[in-house]
Parts: sequence; structure tokens; C-alpha cells
Amino acid sequence: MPAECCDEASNEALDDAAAAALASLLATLSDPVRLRIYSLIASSDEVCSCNLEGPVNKSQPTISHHTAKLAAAGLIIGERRGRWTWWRAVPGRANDLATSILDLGRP
Amino acid sequence: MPAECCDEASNEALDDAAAAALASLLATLSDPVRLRIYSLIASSDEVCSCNLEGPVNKSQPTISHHTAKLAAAGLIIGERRGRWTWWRAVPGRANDLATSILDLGRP
DNA sequence: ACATTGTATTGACATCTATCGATGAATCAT
DNA sequence: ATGATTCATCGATAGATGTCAATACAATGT
Repeated sequence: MPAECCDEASNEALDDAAAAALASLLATLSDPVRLRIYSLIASSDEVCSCNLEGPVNKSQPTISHHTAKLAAAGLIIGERRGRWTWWRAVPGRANDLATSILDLGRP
Repeated sequence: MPAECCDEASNEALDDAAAAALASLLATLSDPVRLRIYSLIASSDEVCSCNLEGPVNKSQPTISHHTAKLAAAGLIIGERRGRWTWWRAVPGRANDLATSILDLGRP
């Protein structure tokens, strides 16, 4: 610890647990494929998985892997109707994330 | 492409380039250490590097690596004054990110 | 029952990344 | 100049992760 420049222990804007939780949520959205999937789902009421493979252009296991991650993060929720799974965005989740990001800059 | 459930090509909410750019910015913030560093910087006017090692509790090369990534993403900017580098948050950047996230849900 | 279709899981592989020790470059004090 | 200090860079390593082929599971239809 140097001498002349350093203040006290700082105002601890974000503790370890909060940083880990927020980082985990951000990591879920930090993949281009997941972003596109979430964007497709969140901009519609409901999206069938069969409507994801086309635009996203990835294999079926890859899509399943990404939707599972988005669901585990609480960003989307899936409902199985018949053979297909229909996805919808969890309301308010993107809003909460946006305000969390804004709060990073508040003392 | 299945038959009964699938619509047309979807409303293309996010093209590949936009998804890659946003994902890259989110990836920059998807690390707990970087989140804490950015939080410390963004909640103050200016923060010296010597005020980061203490709260973050990582080695000096690790801190340097993270500040470099935050700076490359345009989230912080560093000014060298004498021996120390002083960091400040780029104004508006967190705001832009927050609105980008909110736009994901808009048709 | 059997075949078909949509989805999830497993295993393997390649790539990326966070971390740190060692070293180099730049700045200041004496 | 010499030494001390601050920061960046390099090399190495361990862990995480995106991707897909193969396979298993679930639901529907014949």
C-alpha cells in the first residue's frame, strides 16, 4: 500500500456477493448467440424453439444449451406444449439488470 | 425447419454485428473483479490505481489487465499524472448500455 | 407396439480467459 | 547516476465455455 495517494478503504460500492451475482447475469448475456435468442424471444410474446434455429443458425444442441442458460438465469421461461417448447421473456428482468448497471455509477 | 409451428423469418431484432458488439461490452462487465473495479471508479470522481489493489485484493498484473480491458471497452479512461494513473468513468457509457439492454425487449 | 419428431443430455474438443511470477519501461527522489 | 516505485507486458497454467456429433428422452401419430 503506497503512501501519498491512497485514501481510506473506499466506499465499497459493490460487495463480493453482489458483484458475483451481477457478473453471472451479465455473463449469461455476453454471448452473441444468446443475445440474439433473447432478443428474438423478448421482442415477441412467445417464440417456439423451431423459430430459433433458423435465424440463429446453430445446431439444435447448441440452441438447447443456450436456452437452458437463459432460463437458469431467470431471463426466459419455457413451457412445453405438445412437442414444442414455447419461450417467453420473464417480465422485468431486463429492467432490473438495466437499473443495476445504472446503479454502478451511483455513490 | 418444421412445418406446423414456424412463422416467417422473424423480425430480426438484432443483427450479427450489433449482437457481437453488445456481447463484447457485456463480456467486459461480466467479471466480478472488473465489476468491482468499475464500481469503485464510477462511484467516485477519480480513483488512483493504488486505491484499487486494496479493495479488490488481486495482484498488480491482474488489476492492470482488468483496467486495460475496461479502458478498451470505453468504460473508463486513464490519465497518468506523475507516477500514478488516475481512472475515471466515461460519462454516459453505462447509460447507453442500460438502454441497449432495455431495447432488447422492444419489437 | 412402432415409427416419427422435437428436445435434452453426454462426451469430446478447441478456444478463450483469469491469474500470477518475472521482467521491462517510465517516473521520481536523493 | 543510483535506487525506489508504479505500471505494463510476457510466458505459463488452470479453469471455464461454446460447439457439435451421438445418444437418450419425451410426446405424438399410425
